[in-house]
Amino acid sequence: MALPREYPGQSCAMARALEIVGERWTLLILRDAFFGVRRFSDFSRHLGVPRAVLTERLEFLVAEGVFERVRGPRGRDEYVVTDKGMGLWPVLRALGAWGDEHYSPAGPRRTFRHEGCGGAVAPGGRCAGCDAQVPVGETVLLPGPGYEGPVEGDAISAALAEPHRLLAPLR
Amino acid sequence: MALPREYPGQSCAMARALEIVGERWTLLILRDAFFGVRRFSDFSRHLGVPRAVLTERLEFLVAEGVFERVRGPRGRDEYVVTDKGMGLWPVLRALGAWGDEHYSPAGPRRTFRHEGCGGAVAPGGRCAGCDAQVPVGETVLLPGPGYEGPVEGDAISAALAEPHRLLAPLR
DNA sequence: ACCGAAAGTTCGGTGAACGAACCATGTGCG
DNA sequence: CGCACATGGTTCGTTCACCGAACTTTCGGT
Repeated sequence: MALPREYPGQSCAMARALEIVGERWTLLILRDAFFGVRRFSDFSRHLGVPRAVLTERLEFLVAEGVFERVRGPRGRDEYVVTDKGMGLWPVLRALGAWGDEHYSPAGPRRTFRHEGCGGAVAPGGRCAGCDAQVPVGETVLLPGPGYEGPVEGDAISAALAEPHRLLAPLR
Repeated sequence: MALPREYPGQSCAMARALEIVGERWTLLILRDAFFGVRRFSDFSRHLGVPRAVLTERLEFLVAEGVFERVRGPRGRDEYVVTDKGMGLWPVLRALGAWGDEHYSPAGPRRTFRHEGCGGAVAPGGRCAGCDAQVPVGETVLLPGPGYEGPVEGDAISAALAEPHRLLAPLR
């Protein structure tokens, strides 16, 4: 994904959305944020994205209101997903569902369940147990049958493998 | 590191999916295909994507089984969406829903209805009328309240404004 | 005051995207 | 047939975003 982030002449909501989140790395940064990553260095280490690119993407997403930059514990900046940003969760879920279906022969690497109710979250976002549309904040992430273990020496990768609620900060 | 379309070290279905459809232009090409565009020159004219890039993207998507290249009427090549490609429709619908919600103050530019039943298709993909999960092929596309008219002198743009079933070839 | 980690910034090199021009094949028409 | 035109590309020089490594700055802890 590359150049001017614009798609000139496309008066279309999908094109508009892609101008915001369609650049290389952006959706993976957002995925990590949903999974609980909040700090610059954690994004950097876990994704391997060049720091200059990460800086640019985070600033742009803050300017667009997808992230909010807040002062975390011990004076460290954190980037947290806003309500507007949470609206992108269905996009990532749909992408993941398609990727799992066609590129995960051993089954999904991660699964999502409805907190409390415990039902699996279907690709459409409904809970198989209580049939409700599951909000992002009530979604629990846990390893699926196709999970292959954390990346060697990557603390973030290990932390992500622990079952936890989406958006809950990693510890 | 190999091709820049890759996200090395990400053992994640979303990253895998983005390696296929995450490059610039790819999702817009796919959007046009869902809307009924099939020919090289139509993609080229409507999107304004450089022809060399379009060639590369179409070939890659054919190799990945997202598109199939078939011989159309009058000996013309056509690129049609495969079953595997149809699995990406929820991604585009989710992107469009987010874009409309945050960047279309006058309301959605396009709306989707369930053919036959006539109910509106909700962001999750269910029909508001009959509550069924609406398959791509039963979705009818029509202009919404925020539609601003076709692009001047663009026949494709005009054809897309006519209500029609997704995947049905234009004309 | 010192040390180290976090969070960027700077910078040269590389490769993808751009757009305009060019080419090859196929069809319609006199 | 011969010619025009459309389709579906390819080629090519330029530009610009991405990359990775090195460097700088800001902060908190001791």
